[in-house]
Amino acid sequence: MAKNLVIVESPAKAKTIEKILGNDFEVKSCFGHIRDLEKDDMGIDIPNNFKPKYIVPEDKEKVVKDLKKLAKETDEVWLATDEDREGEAISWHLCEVLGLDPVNTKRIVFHEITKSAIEKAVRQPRLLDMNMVHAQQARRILDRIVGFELSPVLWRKMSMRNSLSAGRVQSVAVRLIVEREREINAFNSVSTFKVEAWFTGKDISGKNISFKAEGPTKFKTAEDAEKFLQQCVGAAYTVKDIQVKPGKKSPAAPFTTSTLQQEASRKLGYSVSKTMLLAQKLYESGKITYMRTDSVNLSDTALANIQKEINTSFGEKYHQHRKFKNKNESAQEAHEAIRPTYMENHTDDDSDTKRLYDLIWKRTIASQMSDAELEKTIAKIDISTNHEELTASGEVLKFDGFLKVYLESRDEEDVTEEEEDQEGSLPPLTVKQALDLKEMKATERFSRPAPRYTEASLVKKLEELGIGRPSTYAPTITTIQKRNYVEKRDKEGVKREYRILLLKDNQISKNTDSENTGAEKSKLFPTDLGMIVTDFLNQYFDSVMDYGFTAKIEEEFDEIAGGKQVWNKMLNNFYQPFHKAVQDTLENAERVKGERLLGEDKESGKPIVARMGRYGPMIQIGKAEDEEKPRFAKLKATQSIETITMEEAMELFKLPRTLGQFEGSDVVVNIGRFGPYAQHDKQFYSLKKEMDPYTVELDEVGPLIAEKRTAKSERTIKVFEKEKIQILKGPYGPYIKQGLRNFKIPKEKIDTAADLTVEEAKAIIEDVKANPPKKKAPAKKKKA
DNA sequence: CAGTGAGCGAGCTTCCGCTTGACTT
Repeated sequence: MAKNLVIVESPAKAKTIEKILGNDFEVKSCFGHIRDLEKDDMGIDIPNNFKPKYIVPEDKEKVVKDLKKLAKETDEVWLATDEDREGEAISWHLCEVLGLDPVNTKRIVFHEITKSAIEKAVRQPRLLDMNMVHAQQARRILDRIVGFELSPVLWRKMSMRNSLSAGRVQSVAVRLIVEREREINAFNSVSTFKVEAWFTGKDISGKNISFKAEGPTKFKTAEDAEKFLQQCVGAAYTVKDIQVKPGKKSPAAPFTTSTLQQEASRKLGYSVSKTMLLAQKLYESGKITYMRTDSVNLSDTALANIQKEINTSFGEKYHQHRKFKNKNESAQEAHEAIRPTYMENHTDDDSDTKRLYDLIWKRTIASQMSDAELEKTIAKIDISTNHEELTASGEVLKFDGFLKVYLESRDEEDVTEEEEDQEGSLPPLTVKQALDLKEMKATERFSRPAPRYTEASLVKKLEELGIGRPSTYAPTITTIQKRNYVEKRDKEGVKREYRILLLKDNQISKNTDSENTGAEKSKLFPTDLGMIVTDFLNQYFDSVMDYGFTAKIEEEFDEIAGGKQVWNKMLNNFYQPFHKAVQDTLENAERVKGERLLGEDKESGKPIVARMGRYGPMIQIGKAEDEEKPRFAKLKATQSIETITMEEAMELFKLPRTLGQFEGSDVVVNIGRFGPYAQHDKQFYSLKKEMDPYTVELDEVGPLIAEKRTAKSERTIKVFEKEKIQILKGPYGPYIKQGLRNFKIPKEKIDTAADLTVEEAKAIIEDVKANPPKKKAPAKKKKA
């Protein structure tokens, strides 16, 4: 038995560190937090100065038991959890649970897993920082109070009230999406006219050249643009001036969790959860450093390896030592940046993780490479018939530097229109050179609203606001979608006409062309529920919904950590007004329906409203108290209470439609709980995505019925008619179905499932019934 | 599996931040 027990948070880390420390040390992991607030009664004794009631969650019991045993057997326990607020608290909980005295237990920290860093840490142990622990405790309790007092308010006050939730992080994330959506809906696009001219000529050596130049300004109206083109009729064009300016580009910092999620989204199209899943795999197989980090720091060992790699692969002039600083004040920097563990592994052989690994390798190596050097050329072109001038610009790469391996992509909203017209190189020109105008065009361009958030751009925004942590970005994005506040989907663009004025051969002609606009892919849209909940929370709990709330309380947590404020006093200052708002809201707020009056029914004169019903957004014609029952129709998935028009609403009442007869019985189309479907002979058939229930025709439904029939026969391996037992092929392999129940076939019989006899199948069913498979343990309710 | 829409109210839900597997009809 080793003399020393070192406890870290991550098991992968434990393995690595054990190798470094040698035989006297046994390194174990506690798998993150080992205690949490009890759920009953919020787990907080509020009148008793917010005294927390901690328990060991069921899934951590084994970990705690094992650590207790080891702690007893060893001479000395070293607490080596991460050096941040949460890590300090985990160490304190370990003391509490393992019966260690915080005043003489050794606490060590390191920010990188290297031999020198770990050996240095062991030489300089410190003690637990109780102020830091109290800061974490205040954070934990505040989040519990906000979540567990606000959520029940929603259950009482929303017309749709199944498993709604609110919290310091998630509710603000939804707010961002809701406000962006409204910004887009309220956006009024204005158009301007942009002038471009294409020239031809000859360079000094007599070679033919051609290039593009841009007009003096964007014209506000077609008339202004035409006037300008008119002035250019018959003009001569000469190069008036050429300016050459050097420029440079620098590489981006190495990856943090949030920047990795953003780049993987932009370059590879991964969702944030997919990125984290793949990164976790790479981490567990020892290929990259820890993937949940807010640090851009690289260890000295890593820097040396990167330099070596650059020198051998690209040459010394490509290397430039850089130290990146974190822009984010809320960063706690308990780890390194995300980088390959071994730079000499240029790629990964696993096809699943390869693309992400390549991205991390390139980003890491580029971060220590030289600037790219550019030469920007701007040529002014004189127009003989007026005082305006045209501008041609070009960019030439003189030295590629880091661009040899990697260039960071940008978000849609950060790219300006000028950058969109990508600059190529300009042919060599000379001052006073005469040019021939091939054609000049004034094209109508429309201003665009801010784009909707992607998962990754939302993470970026949250990080900027200091809301959430690397370990919670992905789960938060999942939560707000699971709660149906937000949905990720595509939006089809609409066709829009734009005008073009063309000057060619001294003639001006007018034309229109069309473009697709407003198309979006994998963007976050708020649902009606998300909007209604956000409006409600904004109205009654504006302080928690404020974008600066987290930043403000983080300052206070820092004061607690610095010993300048007492944790339970801070909590009390927050709690008094907050709790009062909760009570006022419960007493006074009306139940929220999100109702919007669309107009009157032409035939009956009854009011038509869009509102939230118990089962989702809908249109209602007439009132509940009318003699005649109101008519109802559910909104389509892409429609919203806020934007639906009267016309679109009336369209919804056209279902159900009877299309005609097939094999002697009616085919009826409707939209149900699981989307559009056709009903025929008591069977249901889901309509294909591209089939619109409002316009679909009979001859399109026939193939659907046939398809389902063959799919069913293909899925069937064997049928025992009399016993009502079927052997079917499912997504997880063959299984047995009797009546409505499914039964798992034991592993050893999976391969020969087709040969099962009715007796064998029966035996399996009896077996499963006798030993039902363990279900996911539902949260155990404790009885006093 | 393809309904519903009023009101009352059992009995349920819920937070954020640390960490990984177990397991799927």
